[in-house]
Amino acid sequence: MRSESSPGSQKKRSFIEEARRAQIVSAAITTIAETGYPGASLSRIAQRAGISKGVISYHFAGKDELMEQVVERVYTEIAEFVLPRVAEAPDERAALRSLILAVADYMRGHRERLVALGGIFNGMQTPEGNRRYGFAANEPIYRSTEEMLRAGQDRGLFRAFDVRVIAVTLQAAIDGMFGYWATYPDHDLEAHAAELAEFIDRSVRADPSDSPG
Amino acid sequence: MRSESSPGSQKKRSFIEEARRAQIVSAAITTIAETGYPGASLSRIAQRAGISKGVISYHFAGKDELMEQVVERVYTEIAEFVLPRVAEAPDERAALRSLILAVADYMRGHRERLVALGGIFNGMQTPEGNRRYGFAANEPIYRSTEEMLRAGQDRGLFRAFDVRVIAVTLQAAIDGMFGYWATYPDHDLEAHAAELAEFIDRSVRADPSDSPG
Amino acid sequence: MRSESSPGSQKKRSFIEEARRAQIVSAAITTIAETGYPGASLSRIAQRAGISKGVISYHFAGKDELMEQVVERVYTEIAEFVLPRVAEAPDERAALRSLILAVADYMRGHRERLVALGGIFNGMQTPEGNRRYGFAANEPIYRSTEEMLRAGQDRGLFRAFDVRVIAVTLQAAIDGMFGYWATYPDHDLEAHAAELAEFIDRSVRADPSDSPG
Amino acid sequence: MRSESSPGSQKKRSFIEEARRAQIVSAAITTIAETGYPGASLSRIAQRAGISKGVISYHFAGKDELMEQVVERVYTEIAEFVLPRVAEAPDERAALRSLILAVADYMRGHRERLVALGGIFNGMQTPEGNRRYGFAANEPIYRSTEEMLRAGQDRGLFRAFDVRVIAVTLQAAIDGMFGYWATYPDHDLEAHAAELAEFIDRSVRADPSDSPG
DNA sequence: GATGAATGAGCTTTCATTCAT
DNA sequence: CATGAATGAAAGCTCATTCAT
Repeated sequence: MRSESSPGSQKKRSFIEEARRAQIVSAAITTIAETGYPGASLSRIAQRAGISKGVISYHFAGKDELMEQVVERVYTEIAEFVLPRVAEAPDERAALRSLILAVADYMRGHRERLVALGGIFNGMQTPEGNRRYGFAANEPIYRSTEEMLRAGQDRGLFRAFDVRVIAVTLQAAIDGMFGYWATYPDHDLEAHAAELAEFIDRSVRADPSDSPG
Repeated sequence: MRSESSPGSQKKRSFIEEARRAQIVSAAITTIAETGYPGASLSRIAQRAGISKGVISYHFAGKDELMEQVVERVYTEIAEFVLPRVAEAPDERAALRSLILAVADYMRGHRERLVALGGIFNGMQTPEGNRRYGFAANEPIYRSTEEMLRAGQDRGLFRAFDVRVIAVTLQAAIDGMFGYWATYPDHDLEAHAAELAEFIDRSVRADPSDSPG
Repeated sequence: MRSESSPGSQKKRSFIEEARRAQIVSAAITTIAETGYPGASLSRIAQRAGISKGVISYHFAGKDELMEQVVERVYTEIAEFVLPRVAEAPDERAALRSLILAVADYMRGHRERLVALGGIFNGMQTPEGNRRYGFAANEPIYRSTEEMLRAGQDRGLFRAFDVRVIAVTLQAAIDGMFGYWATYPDHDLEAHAAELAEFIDRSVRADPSDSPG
Repeated sequence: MRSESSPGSQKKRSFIEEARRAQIVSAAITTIAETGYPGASLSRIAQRAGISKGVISYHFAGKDELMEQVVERVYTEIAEFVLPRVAEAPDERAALRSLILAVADYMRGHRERLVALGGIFNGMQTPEGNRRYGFAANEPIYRSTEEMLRAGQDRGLFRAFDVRVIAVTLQAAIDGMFGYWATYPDHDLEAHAAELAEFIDRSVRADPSDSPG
């Protein structure tokens, strides 16, 4: 009924309705983090939220829309956390470092919702069986990283390389860092991030001889 | 009846049985690659194999054993393809390059089964809701990579770094390369691999000034 | 969702829910009585109740809980029918007679549910293959019978004997009476009960010479 | 193929075939005793016998015929054990005692096959859902008991009573004795039998005043 | 005679969704 | 707005039976 969502034109929602949606999204995050995506039935999510199953169906067009809201919420949060820190960096090399460290910083404080995000990415499927969020969903991130990389290249800070390949690699390395830490909570995430930042810096920076001059 | 098999002591199987098992494993791979892990029900796998559902239950203890067989088969294949090439390399730097290029090479010829492998890794769960194959399952790979990295460090080819972090990063980068290519089949996998190899080499090699002497 | 119910703390159920549960329990009784326990699949029970299979799963945690509810309901009913009559008896000898006659009386009016009860007792198994309701389930009945027997012995109405053996025998004789009548509905249950009462009385009563005095 | 058994006219079987049948019947007994009738699938029976499932189908028309063979074998055995002892008794009162004691004696040495017998009686169903072996299957036993009881009445040893009721009760009491002991193996079966014999004797014997004379 | 392989029906259970109240 | 109730499809698995070898 609700949320047939001609995209973009989201009918304005009452305050109370937004609150309910937020509550349900939170419950979904916790549930997915605990039981995995396949285990996160509407039943269990409703149970955790302390509401009835029907409420979810009332506020969301279906399970899929709920999951999309989870993704949107977490993505927005990450961006709000990370982007300002990156923006403060004096140049692209520093920005790259900041990006990695900031993301790791975010991870430490929000493990649960990132676990949930990963669960959705891995588990959610289109009716035809393809992943709903696959690598294609990273496109905006790739684009934004590429922009930064190209800017660094233009300023002579980075060597020549295929920006898409590096963007993909960077994102994979960050995801890997998170996944490893999520599996081994005692792993030193901060040290990992520092090591990774150094690793990335070395791999993209311009050769000394290339120094502008 | 079948497969109560105290692990390790797998009763020798007749030729015809092995053939059936192989056929079913193949059908499972195709089905998972096409419909994703959650969509790969025994029904659909049997349908693709042109047999009845019961046959699978007859030859495998359950869905889980079937999936484990898929994993084992693909892993074995990868190892048989990649390891010899790596072994030929004259030193660790070359070995690292070879590893990346060989894996990419394997990917090109076996996309489907790698997609299936990824599907199982992401989708398969333990009864408690944890991933059956999570990052922990990469441990043997990490170990083997670390060994190579340490050897290179000892010989002065690589700089000092945390071998575990780099092993995790390398594996993530390779997985990312595959995932991206699996999503965009027209992506130039060979070029990607070459770029990645250069990327990795730069990030781990010893600084020129560190040269032994 | 339903019935995770820490036992004893059964969340109060709405009137409508209790009605449904009762309806399903009734359908289960009829189905078991007709087709036997093994034949009483959820499918058939649902069909008889005129509802869908899922409804049963919705209202009961599983087939086992449903069966346990059937047992509980019939047991309660029997107790409510029989105990008051026994309580009216002037002494233990009379009580023993009353017990037998009252049970037979109950049987005549509730053959179906007793057949169902028997079906569950015989057919229901624990996961390990033991009977869910075996002779051990008769323990409360044995206890209560023993109490009566001992009281009669203390008052000199009954001779000396092993109360447990007689309790077991009495219960078996009653079950046998029911089973025979269930098989041959034209069998004169009332006469059988009278005969059995006489039989039991003779076997337990004190010898004339033992008479107190 | 085999055993379409125009009843009575059992085609003569080779020695080797009889041996196989006996072996399978034994395996069936053990399996039923261990796992209960519902758990005794042909698969498990074959496994215990160390043969393939097909063998059973080859030698028996189906699961039902196998079970019938089990029943027949055990019944025959019991009769061969009990009847001679009863025949030795000087009169009907003694015979009744002997019957109970002899049966208990048999039980002690053959618990497993009696458990299996009970499992079949309880679990086996006709296609329509009725018990294959119900109380009706006791008919020959009832008849034979009645005969003895009537003879005793004629000779003035027993009082007047409905012989069918007593026969049913006696059989039920014996079955109950077995069932209780099967559940509680430490129960003193011999004492139980003695107590039961006394119990029965008291309930059927003629009153002292009725003594012939 | 005996076997392993295969079948297909049936089982219980889970789940996203719909709907009357 | 919210709920509990109900649905029906699909899942994994077990089993008695059949059949070619």
